[in-house]
Amino acid sequence: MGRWEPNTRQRLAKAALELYSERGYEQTTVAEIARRAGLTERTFFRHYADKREVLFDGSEELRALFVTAVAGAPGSATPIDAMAAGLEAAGDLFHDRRPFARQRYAVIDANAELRERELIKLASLSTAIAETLRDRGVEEPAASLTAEAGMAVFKVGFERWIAENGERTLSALMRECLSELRNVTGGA
Amino acid sequence: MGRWEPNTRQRLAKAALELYSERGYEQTTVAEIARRAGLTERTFFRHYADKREVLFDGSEELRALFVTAVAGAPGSATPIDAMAAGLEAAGDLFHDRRPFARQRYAVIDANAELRERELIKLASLSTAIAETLRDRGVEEPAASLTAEAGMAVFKVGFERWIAENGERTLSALMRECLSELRNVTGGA
DNA sequence: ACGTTTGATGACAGTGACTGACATCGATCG
DNA sequence: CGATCGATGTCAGTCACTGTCATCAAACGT
Repeated sequence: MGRWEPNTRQRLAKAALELYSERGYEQTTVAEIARRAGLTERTFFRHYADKREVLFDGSEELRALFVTAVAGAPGSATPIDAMAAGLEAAGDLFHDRRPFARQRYAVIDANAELRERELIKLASLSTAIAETLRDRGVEEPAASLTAEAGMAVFKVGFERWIAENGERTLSALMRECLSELRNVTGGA
Repeated sequence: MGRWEPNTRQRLAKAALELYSERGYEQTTVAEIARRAGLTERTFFRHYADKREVLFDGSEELRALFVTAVAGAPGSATPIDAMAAGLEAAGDLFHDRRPFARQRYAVIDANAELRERELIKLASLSTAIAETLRDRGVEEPAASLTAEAGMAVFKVGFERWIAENGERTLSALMRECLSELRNVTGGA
């Protein structure tokens, strides 16, 4: 046994999500989060750069998964097919985390600062994917455009997945969105 | 003549852009911006909600222009063609503001908080355009996907316009990006 | 076994963004 | 000419976030 309770980060993240859900993001102070986790405010900031970041612990995992899937697509796959492989992987990741995803989405959706943070995480993901596509030989601006278009599919698909009641899987919804994107762009 | 110097907002915006350029966003305090504009910190916050917002005075103008162009596209235009009309209008808006756009972009690009704010402004623009497309009879998720894809074209085109040395117009670059997007999505 | 080092945490003071409440005062209205 | 208004100033206060030093259990080395 250590001198302190283990899983400090998770305890902070759990306390934060609870408090943000119960009383709202703005009405929660970092000191309260720390106190619920049995820690001090200073320790919170040793684990998370700021009050928003505590909701985005999974970003790195998602990025790694996405990038691996895109990089691992067959060499013969088109850019958009590689992107689709990434979307499938992301869909699988969230498959059994829907309740958590919904609660987290509700908190983020209710606050502009948190939406900003969410957007920059997706933009960072897009940048990483564009780089991976370039590694696959895709030229600019095709790489960035493919990544950004894929993020659009992810965003719209994710919101629909959260909004409905489990009728369709996230992967299925993203496939539909990708198909619809092909329709509206009415490509080559 | 009023009791105070006129154009308070513009003076604050000018002072802020100057100081953010000279010393960086983080190294500038709101009190310094206010002082350079001949005002107090409290007055700054009466005109701008926060330290970031002072760089985004033009967002509303861009949104109005964009939405008007999309709404005004011929009824026979496809969603993506209506979107293209909005991109053209935006391209025209920036045409004679390139030096200002570059300076502002450099400031925003150098700071994560400012990039976050930029992203939420573009997301808000996307939402407004999606609504306009729905008013034109476009169903979901096609409306949101078209708007998001259009934003991707705007983003990538804009960055290239800032990066190069005036060889091509913003409108021309966005047309190229839109064409490239059609290629990569390899649509219907 | 025992002194040393390490690493996570606590304690505390400080900065700066942002807010609420109240005072000021030239311009405008009746 | 007095009442009102609107933009600003003044000031106190909260809270996010940071730097610095103290603490102390555990792991390590001898």
